[in-house]
Amino acid sequence: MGRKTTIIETATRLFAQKGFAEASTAEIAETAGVAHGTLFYHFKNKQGIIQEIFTRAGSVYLRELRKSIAEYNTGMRQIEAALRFNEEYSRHHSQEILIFLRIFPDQLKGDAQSPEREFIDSIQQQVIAILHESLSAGIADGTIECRDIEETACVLNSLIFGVTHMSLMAPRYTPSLSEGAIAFCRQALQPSACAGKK
Amino acid sequence: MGRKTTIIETATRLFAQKGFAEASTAEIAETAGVAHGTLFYHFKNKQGIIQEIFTRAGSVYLRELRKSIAEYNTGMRQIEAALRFNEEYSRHHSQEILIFLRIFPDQLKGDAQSPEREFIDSIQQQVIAILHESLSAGIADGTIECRDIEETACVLNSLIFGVTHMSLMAPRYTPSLSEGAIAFCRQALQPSACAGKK
Amino acid sequence: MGRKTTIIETATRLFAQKGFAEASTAEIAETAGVAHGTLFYHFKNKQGIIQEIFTRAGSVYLRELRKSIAEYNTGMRQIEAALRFNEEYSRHHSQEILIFLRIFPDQLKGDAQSPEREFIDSIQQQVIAILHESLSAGIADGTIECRDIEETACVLNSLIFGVTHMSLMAPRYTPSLSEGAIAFCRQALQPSACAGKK
Amino acid sequence: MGRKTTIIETATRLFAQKGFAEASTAEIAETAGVAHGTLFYHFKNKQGIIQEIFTRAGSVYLRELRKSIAEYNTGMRQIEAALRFNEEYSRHHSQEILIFLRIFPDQLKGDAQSPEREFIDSIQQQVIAILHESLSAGIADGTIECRDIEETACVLNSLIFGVTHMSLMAPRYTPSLSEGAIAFCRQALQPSACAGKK
DNA sequence: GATGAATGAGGTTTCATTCAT
DNA sequence: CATGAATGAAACCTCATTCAT
Repeated sequence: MGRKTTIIETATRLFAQKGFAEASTAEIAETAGVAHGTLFYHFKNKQGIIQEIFTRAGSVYLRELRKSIAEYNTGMRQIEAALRFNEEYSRHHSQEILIFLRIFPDQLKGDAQSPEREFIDSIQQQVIAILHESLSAGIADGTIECRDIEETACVLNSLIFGVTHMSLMAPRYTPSLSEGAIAFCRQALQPSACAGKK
Repeated sequence: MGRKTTIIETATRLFAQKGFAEASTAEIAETAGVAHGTLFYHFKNKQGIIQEIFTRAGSVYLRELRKSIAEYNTGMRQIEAALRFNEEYSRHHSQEILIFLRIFPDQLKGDAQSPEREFIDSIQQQVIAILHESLSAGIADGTIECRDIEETACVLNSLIFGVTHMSLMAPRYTPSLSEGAIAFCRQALQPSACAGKK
Repeated sequence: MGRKTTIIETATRLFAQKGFAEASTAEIAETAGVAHGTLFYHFKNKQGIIQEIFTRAGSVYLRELRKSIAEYNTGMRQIEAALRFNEEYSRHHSQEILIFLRIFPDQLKGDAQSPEREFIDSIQQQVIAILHESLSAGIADGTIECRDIEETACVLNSLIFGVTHMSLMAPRYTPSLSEGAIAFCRQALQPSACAGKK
Repeated sequence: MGRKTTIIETATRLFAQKGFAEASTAEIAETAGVAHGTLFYHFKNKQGIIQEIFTRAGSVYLRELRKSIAEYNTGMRQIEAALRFNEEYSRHHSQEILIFLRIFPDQLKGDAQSPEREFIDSIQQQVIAILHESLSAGIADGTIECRDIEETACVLNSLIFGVTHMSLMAPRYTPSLSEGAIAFCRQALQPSACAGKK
């Protein structure tokens, strides 16, 4: 495994544990077992490390989310899959997710139109788009009913974000939310029962 | 207005805008119009400032949330009120909320049992307890139906957190979620329509 | 007891425990139970406190040393008394002595002709003078024999200083030295045994 | 000569002149001709500098003391050599000795079992052990007579400390004590004259 | 490709001292 | 007499970054 990859993995771990400002480049280098200067040979600066982590993690997440949803063929099942995938993913890739949850906010300084911000926004947009698609599919195949697709996609996205945040940041009092959240969403999205019974 | 209050207000603004690590004590002092040393006369250290902000903001938020809910008499309306209150509150107290969203994560270093962590956890617990109460009331008065009250309260708490986060941190592409979220929850919580129709 | 005395006693204790630079005026005030500003009402500045401690302690020490020696009527017994007094005194007034041992050195910045330095030197001179007097008396009364009175007085003074320092600063491995030192000195000072026997 | 050595030498000079607290890291760096930050690259912190000075100076002192004593073959001459060595050494290495005399006390905060304290104690112990050995040798070869070897070694150690302190800290009124101290000790330690004469 | 010594700007904090009350 | 809020200079230390090797 190349030095660059080692650095990225070490940095991911440290950033997730301690936060961006609190993990110094010297510590990253030492933990990764490379010289301090080596960091700056492979990356322009400290920002560059986190940017690469963001970029890699973001694209992996999106790819796997899409793959995971693609296995199901009704809209409702896809939405459920998205929620389940998210719990699974945040369990197995907790460090990448923690980085998003922890460092994310600090990257969004003021309202500046930074490239980081655009990248992050773009990921959110894609997640919302994926949910939108599944909702549309669900409406088409009769497994879902909802007022406004776009709005519902945003709400779902927020719910996913909130649930992930809670289970990673405050797991002590917050038991696994996934099944609860899935039940909640199924209830909210399923077509009116009476209509179906008639 | 005392110097201490001035410092707290200035620090709140700066922390919300730039984050904890990025707002220097020198800048806070200068912006507040006091000498640098004055900060450390009134607060033990930089942490002490954010702690006081947390404590004050947390208790105000909880008090107003309770008051806002108390105006309604069915469980469902209370839940709706909680969601609406949250949107309203995060619009008018965006700085305090931003501090919670931004600095929060960085306060939770590792799994250490820090007083900050306990304070933050305690707020979450109280919010969940409030929601729990309204859900119980709703089940009693027939306006709500749900699988597991505790679980649902946690899901609702996560949803509130997610929606608030999205609307403050990424407002550009995320239109006001409140009404969408309310509709979503109402759908998820309302008693099965058929039963009612029969 | 007046506030000024309280301050002096508290400062003595703290300076002895922690050193001059390490005991802050704020801590002295708090421990003494007075307001921070009160210190600077009674003393010109921090230096002023230690100066007053020095002055008081120095004159008390000299007075008691003289009194203690005066009880004996041969030179040798006076020297022994001086050594015994010193051990006794450093046990009962360890804080004042510690201040001399600890803060002393730091007061003697470079070779500047500071008033502190002159005061300290003057105490040393007086101790040496007292020893000188006893040695002379001892030679006159035949209990002491020595090469050079002035020189011997200086050696004795150094020995007293060294013994006191060791027993206060490194008591762990240095058992009570007084009796050993007295025997040592008696041996060094007593007239040649043969001469006496003849 | 490496930068680290330069820093140590500069710091030794400044600490000896002004004391530990009074010599600022900025001043040390400037005087040494290196950047302020360089200090903290080579040493953990300010304490770290003085610790290294202590360690180096302590081991040099002990080595040379041993070498200096080894040249003589009777116990009495070894003791004399120790006293002479000390005067010589404190004249040529006055800065290191001044550091011990000045900073020493401040390192011994309270009764804490700090590593500095242990190091300092260990040096004292070794000096006492060396004196002990010479006293034993002297008793064996008939050049020395004394009540209690251990006790006498401690007294001698205290005397050496006191004499060194006086001649370095208050040289103005205290002429070279070495010969006086040697005569004093010879007198105290030599075997009873009569026994010899008989 | 990789290193690590060196940097210096900037951060937090301490603290003796002042002064209006 | 006494206070304590306020000060600001100066301290120690951190750390991202550079650069000669």
